[in-house]
Amino acid sequence: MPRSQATDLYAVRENNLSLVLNMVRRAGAISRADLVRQTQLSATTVSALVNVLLESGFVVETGIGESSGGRPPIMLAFVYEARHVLGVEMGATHLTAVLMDLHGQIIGRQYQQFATLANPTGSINQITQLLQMIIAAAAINPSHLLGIGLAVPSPLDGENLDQLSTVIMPQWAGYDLKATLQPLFKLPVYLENDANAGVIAEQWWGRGRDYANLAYIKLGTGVGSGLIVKNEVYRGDGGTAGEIGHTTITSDGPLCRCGNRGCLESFVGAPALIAEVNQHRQINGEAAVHSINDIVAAANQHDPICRQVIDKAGAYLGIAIANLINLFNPGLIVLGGELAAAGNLLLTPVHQAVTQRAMSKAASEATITTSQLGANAIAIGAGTLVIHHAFQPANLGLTLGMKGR
Amino acid sequence: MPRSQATDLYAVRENNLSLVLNMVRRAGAISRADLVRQTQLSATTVSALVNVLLESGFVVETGIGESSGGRPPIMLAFVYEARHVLGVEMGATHLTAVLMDLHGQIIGRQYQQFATLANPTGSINQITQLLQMIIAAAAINPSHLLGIGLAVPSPLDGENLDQLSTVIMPQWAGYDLKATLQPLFKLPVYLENDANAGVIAEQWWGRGRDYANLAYIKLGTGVGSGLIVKNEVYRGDGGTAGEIGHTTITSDGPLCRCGNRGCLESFVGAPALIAEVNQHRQINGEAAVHSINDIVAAANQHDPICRQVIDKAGAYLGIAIANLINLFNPGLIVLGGELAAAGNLLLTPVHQAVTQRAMSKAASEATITTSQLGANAIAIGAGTLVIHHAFQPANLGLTLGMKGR
DNA sequence: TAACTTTCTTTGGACAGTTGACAAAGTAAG
DNA sequence: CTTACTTTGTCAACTGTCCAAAGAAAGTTA
Repeated sequence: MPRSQATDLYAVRENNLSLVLNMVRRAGAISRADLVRQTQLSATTVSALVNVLLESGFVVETGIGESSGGRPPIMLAFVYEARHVLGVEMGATHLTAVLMDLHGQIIGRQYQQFATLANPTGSINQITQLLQMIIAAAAINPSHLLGIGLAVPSPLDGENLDQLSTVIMPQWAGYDLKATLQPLFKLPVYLENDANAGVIAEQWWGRGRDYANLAYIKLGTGVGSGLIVKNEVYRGDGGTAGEIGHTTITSDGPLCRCGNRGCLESFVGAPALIAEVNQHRQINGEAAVHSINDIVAAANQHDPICRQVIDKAGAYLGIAIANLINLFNPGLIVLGGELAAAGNLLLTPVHQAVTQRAMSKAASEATITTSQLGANAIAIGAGTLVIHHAFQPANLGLTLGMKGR
Repeated sequence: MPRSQATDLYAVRENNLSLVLNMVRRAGAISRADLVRQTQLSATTVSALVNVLLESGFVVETGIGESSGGRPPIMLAFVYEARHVLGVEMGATHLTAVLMDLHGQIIGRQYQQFATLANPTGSINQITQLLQMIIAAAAINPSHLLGIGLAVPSPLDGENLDQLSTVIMPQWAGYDLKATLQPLFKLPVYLENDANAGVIAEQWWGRGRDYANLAYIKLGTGVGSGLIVKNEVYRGDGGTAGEIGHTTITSDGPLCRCGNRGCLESFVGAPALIAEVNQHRQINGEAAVHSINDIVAAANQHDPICRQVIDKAGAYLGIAIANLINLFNPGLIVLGGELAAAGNLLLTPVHQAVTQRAMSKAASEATITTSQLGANAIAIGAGTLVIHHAFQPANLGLTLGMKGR
């Protein structure tokens, strides 16, 4: 059932300009002739569009390339330092803010422990402070900041999916994070769920570059996932898609905080794993662990209890992933969050469960891996959100500093 | 990560023409002035595009509408009989072929019991025969046939997802259904998985008209689902998305034919339900049931065993649907297949399980219902596939019979 | 009857990408 | 070195898009 939008000539220009710009950005260095071949546009049009980009400063000519039997091409390069973006991960108990260039390189970073859930005003102030410190510390032109991306530990709600969920974060009812920060910095502010920020980071800078459909599973206190479908974040009708943490693994399992029984989160959420390890440790008279990091570290030191707990978690996780594969058939699944640091200790039982439980074709074609982006992954994803929006056709005029219509 | 396509001026025209045509089609009757308001195009452009459509015969002026305080509008109507399409449901044990107009109205129908899985050549011949009979019987202009849609009981495979899966239908290896029928009828042929055809039918002609994200669950011998994401069928990376039948409901349940344990299909697939009813009936010395239809009929006659079996199936189905809602957060879920005829006997336990198990916001926002399209739903969906393609911007020139560029 | 509103068409123009000719700058071969 | 060829990139003329403005058509309202 088609439901498209009207197109005019400005839209054509925007679309083709975006196409060329993103091709240069992805390639890093490329000639006009190659752009002609890859875009299917005429040489004239490519030349004209490239001239616009050269004037904007996002693209430069870097010299002469290698001849392929005729006149050698003039190489064009994307200027990844032409603009910068800010990304913030608002966790339940911490804030991470990063300043990035257009290549996802971190130029500045601030970290702060902070109990965000119960303190909206304080959180907003803290975020503001962290961002101001980063900007002050970095030697960049403030007018070259494209915007602020915010990853939050809540599904998005509201008419435009740009509000925090008052169900998950009741104390934030009445606070509008986006509308508050926007005037303070005079920059566009984009909100996104943390797992969605994770999947964006993976598709832009991680292993997801070549996948149109992928999932990111964030293993933390809660267990959530971000889905990219046909190269776009998929939020579902109400903004809560990807709630893999509360899918049923076994219909009569333990009671979950959501009221259901046998949820994935009640098996592999951080509290469950920590409690399980400590139960054994108490019996053995050993010191308790306090975080997933402790468990992973101990497992790496061959602690048998921790290894066993991780192994079991992987088996349960594998069931949920098998369901995800059957339903969603993604090309790639990336595991993130603290537990992902366990690497193969986690991946091995996951693979085993998936092979056993998912439809063989979909399972054998899906790659499952742990994230390589480290602790800043979510903040990086938040910043990437800004880049994504800035380079959308409709926003390109603003980003490049072109005069309005 | 943007990955769009180059746009030229023909594409602009195609897009806007498609926009206007589909708006007229959906509205049934509408004035140029209303098209201007809804499309955001200029009055000039709308007039020009409407003239093209009038010439093509897909749209006619039907008279004068009601004035809203000024000159009364000239009403435009879509001509749903301008073209026709053929749709075929190839089931495991039967073939249904329909001839439809552009309103989804069935003009002709043929049904034939046929064991398709083991007999590719025979199936193709049978399909050919049924279609030829329908065409011969109907008083339509053969040159006004837009194409043939085929729904098959298999995920799609191959480079372009236009082949049957050799895993599910091994005896069809080496047969190319699409390439065989295309030259016979000299018409475009489109292949689709049966559950996907079901979800297309629901979005076009059923309760899904106003939903961008919806799921259709086909309850038959197997259990599969079709997903529409952002108004397009979603097939996943390998063409197997929507395999809800083999999601794990309970990690240590009965063995399924797929080798896994506790699959939804092993609880609510037709063989399981029939066996369960008959087990009770044998004890009671009653006659055995042979189909889901038998069970539903008995349940409607207040047979306690059949009611109990349906009730239990609904509870299991509800668990899978809760998982689907948590992951995909669709606005609508339609239950189809023979078992859907049980109506509220099935829906009540499904709703109960979903309320208990899915995240409350997503669950309360999702509508779950049974299909109203009847036994021809899948064949109708197959035919609709042709309409969908014919009205895509890129194919509009051909459909309207316009001269090439 | 005159003024107003709404619908639809006509006219002229701005601007998109394209085609084809051509300039620029190399390679390949005698 | 010279000539022929290839590849890269630009320029001018052109086709075809949508749009804004003006106006014609056909009603309502007072």
